[in-house]
Amino acid sequence: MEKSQMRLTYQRKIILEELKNLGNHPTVDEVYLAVKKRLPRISMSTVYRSLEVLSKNGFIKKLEPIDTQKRFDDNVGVHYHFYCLNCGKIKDAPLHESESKEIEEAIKSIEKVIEKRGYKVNGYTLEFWGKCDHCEGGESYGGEKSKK
Amino acid sequence: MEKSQMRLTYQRKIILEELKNLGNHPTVDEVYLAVKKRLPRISMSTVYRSLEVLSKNGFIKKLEPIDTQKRFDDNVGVHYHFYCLNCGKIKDAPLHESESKEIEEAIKSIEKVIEKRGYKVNGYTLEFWGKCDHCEGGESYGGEKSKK
DNA sequence: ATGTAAATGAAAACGATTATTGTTTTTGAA
DNA sequence: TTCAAAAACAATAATCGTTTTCATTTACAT
Repeated sequence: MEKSQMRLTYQRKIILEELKNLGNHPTVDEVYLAVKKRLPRISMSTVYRSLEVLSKNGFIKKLEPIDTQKRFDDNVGVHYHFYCLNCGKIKDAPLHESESKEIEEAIKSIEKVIEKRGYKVNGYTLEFWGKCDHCEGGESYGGEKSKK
Repeated sequence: MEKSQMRLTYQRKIILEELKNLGNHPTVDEVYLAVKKRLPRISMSTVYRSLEVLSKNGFIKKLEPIDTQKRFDDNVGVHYHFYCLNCGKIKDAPLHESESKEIEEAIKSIEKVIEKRGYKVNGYTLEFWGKCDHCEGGESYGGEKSKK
């Protein structure tokens, strides 16, 4: 959160412009291709670094999956997940079935609204993140996977 | 959804057992390491394939990020996202601010419950998926990115 | 027992991202 | 102004998780 000395270079201006032109949350690759038309010599790494820096400085917002790895669950019932930033584990959010159902109802009604506006909703993901009971309770125990 | 001719082979039985032993949504790698102790010659691809097949046949559940790529957004306000399985675009869910706020309230109160149970909640992700207005309205227009 | 489809293991290929290298700008103090 | 230090650049190689390929083995219905 320090006062930044980020330079809004020519490349970054173009990247910012093209990001806005593209709209709808483009991938890095999509931005790269758009920018490349105006700056044929730009490199992919510059685009990555610039988007990173621009988001760190509040110009844009980064959307990244909490966790990119595939995981598997032997629990087939409906439940929500909690991602612990400290130990990297994914636990089931500590909710009773009635509470989970409550959320589901609320979200289902929102889905109806979305469908009224021309979309077809097939499902949703809701996950929480923070520190799990184990890590929040005792002292941190050096989780192997926390990258952020 | 056809009647499956999946074979519950020796390897798959072990994989299933170890998945249950591990609990808490292990990554493929974690399963691999556990299984390897009992089947030293097993290969990573077998683990990947088996977990895939087991989930397709309802024995377990796969947790995979809707989209693994990083994306960037010039909209910094609070809003939810909609992932279109057809064209691969991520759009803003078509909700008014009041509606979004409504959800946020509901989820905030759930967060409180989770915190009451020893967790620290720093945030959450809620995203919807299905077909966007454009793809649901007209006929499909051969989206480049739909992989699932 | 035999034939066929499915599953396996090893290795290579893959796509997205990050790190490294050497070079070019830019900045701002002397 | 000029010049060293910092920042950004382009190109490339390296990494990570995952998928594919392919030759071999296994399961199982006939």
